[in-house]
Amino acid sequence: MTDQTGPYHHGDLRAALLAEAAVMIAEGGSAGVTMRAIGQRLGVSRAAPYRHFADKTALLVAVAANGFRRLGGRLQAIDAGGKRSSVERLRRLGEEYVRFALENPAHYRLMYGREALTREELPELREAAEALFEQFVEVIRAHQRSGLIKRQNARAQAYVAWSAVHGLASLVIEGQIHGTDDIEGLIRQTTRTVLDGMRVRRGGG
Amino acid sequence: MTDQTGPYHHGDLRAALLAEAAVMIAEGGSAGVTMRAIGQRLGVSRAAPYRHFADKTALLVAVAANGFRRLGGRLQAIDAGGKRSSVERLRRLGEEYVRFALENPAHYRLMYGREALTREELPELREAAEALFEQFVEVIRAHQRSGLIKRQNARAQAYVAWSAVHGLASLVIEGQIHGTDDIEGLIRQTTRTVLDGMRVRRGGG
DNA sequence: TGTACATCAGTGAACGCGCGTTCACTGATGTAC
DNA sequence: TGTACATCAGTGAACGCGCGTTCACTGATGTAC
Repeated sequence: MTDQTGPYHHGDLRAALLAEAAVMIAEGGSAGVTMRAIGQRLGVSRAAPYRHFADKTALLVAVAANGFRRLGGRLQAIDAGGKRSSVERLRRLGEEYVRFALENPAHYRLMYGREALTREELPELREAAEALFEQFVEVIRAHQRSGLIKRQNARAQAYVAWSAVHGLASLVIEGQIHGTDDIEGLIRQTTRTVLDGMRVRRGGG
Repeated sequence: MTDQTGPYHHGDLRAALLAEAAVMIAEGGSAGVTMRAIGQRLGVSRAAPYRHFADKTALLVAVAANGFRRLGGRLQAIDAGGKRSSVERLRRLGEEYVRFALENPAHYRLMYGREALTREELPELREAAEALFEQFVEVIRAHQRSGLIKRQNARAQAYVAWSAVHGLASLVIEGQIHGTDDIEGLIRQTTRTVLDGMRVRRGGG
């Protein structure tokens, strides 16, 4: 009884490769992942990873997909209770999003940057990103139904909100924020400013 | 009478290298710039570029610095007339910032990303970025003096505004915005939302 | 004006390096009968 | 329960590639006298 996840010679090299790639990304960015090094770090030959991933892109895609899954799970957990106001949900969504990015900076860049993964269309990743964005849109729609913001193009409003949190995360990750160590305060101020901006009379489109 | 900018054997190889590097960046991103190719494209040997730049990093730093200079000039040109309201100046500043980024996507990523330029501290680039950010802060301060927004930490407010425009630019550049071709509308909606958000009662800190 | 010299931009070949990937193989495990 | 076979994870050596960079050089230009 052997399926592709059960332990075999190594134990579970596929899972170990994914975990080790994530570690290497955290250490040295996506560029720090090499097919040669990852095998050696796991006490396995250079060629062994090719038993589980067709090439380096396939490995990185799997790692990035894992990232989308983890982030998606975290954002969904916010709504677990289910009795929060829509503005509260939206605020927490944005803040949690930034926190995930700052806790996993290189992983986040792998997910949304074009550095390591450009060549093909990579529909798998595009769909994962799109699914995650839909969570944003859904919460925006709920917020519209609450009557606190204009009922206009929800996607556009979601893009505006996403821009703010993605931008903040990126600037911090790229080391562009100086002169303050109150990043948490900046996160809250950013989400609050955008939420306030969506609610006023000229709030959109 | 020969100074470092005057034509010599090639004419002005230094300037030609900077221009060609910018073209190559536009074509294939920072990774598309190789010291071997750039010389050959200019009809010059592979080693010739090393007469003008100590190494590849030095060349890319110079290219990025040029980018900061161009962007800074464009943003400063907005204030040329000098009789605009502070909110109008701020709005135009943000919109022009995004437009520059979208017109020069790979160049913009070289300036603010950590892909091509990580290793050293690169104080030259850090100072250029800082100087540009100060333009943001100054306009925010003027806006505060107009009494339309709270007089609080101008740097923090500038970071919030910058996050929004940087985030929008990044998302568009990385191909994350789907389902709309009205990017210009998105730019306006983003700047308006943030400006509105800064002005209301709970607008910050 | 003419000649010897200094300067330095550009040459051409080569270096060493790390990389992704391939390939014939070995050997452990699972399975059919 | 025992044996022959199939499967496939992992091995070890090697491939070809493009890269940044170096180095002794050539030759065009500028300068001193």
